[in-house]
Amino acid sequence: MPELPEVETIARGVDARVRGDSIVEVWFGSHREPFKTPAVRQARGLEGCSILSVHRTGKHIVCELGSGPANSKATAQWIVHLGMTGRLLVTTPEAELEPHTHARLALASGRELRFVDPRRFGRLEFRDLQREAGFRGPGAEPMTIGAEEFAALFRGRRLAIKAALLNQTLLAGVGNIYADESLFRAGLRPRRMAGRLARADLERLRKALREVLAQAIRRGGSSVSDYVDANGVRGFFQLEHRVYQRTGEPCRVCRTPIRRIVVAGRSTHYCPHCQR
DNA sequence: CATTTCACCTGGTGGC
DNA sequence: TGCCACCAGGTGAAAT
Repeated sequence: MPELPEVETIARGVDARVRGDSIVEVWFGSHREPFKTPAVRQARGLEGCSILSVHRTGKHIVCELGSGPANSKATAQWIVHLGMTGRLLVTTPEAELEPHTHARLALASGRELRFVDPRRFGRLEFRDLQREAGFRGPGAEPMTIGAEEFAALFRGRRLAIKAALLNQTLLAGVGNIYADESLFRAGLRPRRMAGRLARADLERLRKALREVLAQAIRRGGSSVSDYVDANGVRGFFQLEHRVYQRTGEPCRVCRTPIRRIVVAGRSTHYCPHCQR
């Protein structure tokens, strides 16, 4: 479900509610997926930690953890990737357990942090910062990348610009919705070869991405089916989608019917008149 | 190495 | 109502 704006919204919500709290007890529902770090080692590492802050990097949520009492230096990290259907929820211990709840972190305040993920594409990872490096996103941050660095990402590449936008090792955080929406706003066809785009095209794309992501964050993300933030609240940006999942509907600019094709194995939506 | 395709999962929807 | 095909916000391994 979640791309950069949804993950950002969730991270902010979780941060607001668990910052300064500490992890008293950890329960994992299953020892198979979604554990990038084995469940037992993860639970042992998490228990007793205080939560210093929660933030987003690309599509990952990073919880900075301290081992002592409310000190300020992070000694470990808990890294959550939500996959397609993952949710991170702050609840009370009494709140009804949803199906596919894979993790429950009991907090000293009496709250509970839960990870729920029906399709199990999500991943949970624990890093001990005494022994390993802190988490870095796989690619550049699309909200802050500069013109020069952005252009360099695509130079010489022979794949479709849509496929390049989805590649997390280039830009971290862009998924199917915001790839389509930014290409529409930049007036670019999704199948245009990335390495053949003019500098002006790339600059329009960089700004379109930055603006569409910022606007989506202001709206609390896009709720296409069941996405909710840490408080269970839906986002509203889906009301402002111009092409995504609007196949056959009139373009909001020129009334031409929106077309659906498949690029990089993903549904791709564009306006044949506005995008060249 | 760069690029493309497919498997991994569950659940919802729409056609017959 | 039941059954089935198809679709879904992601990603990494395997194939090309």
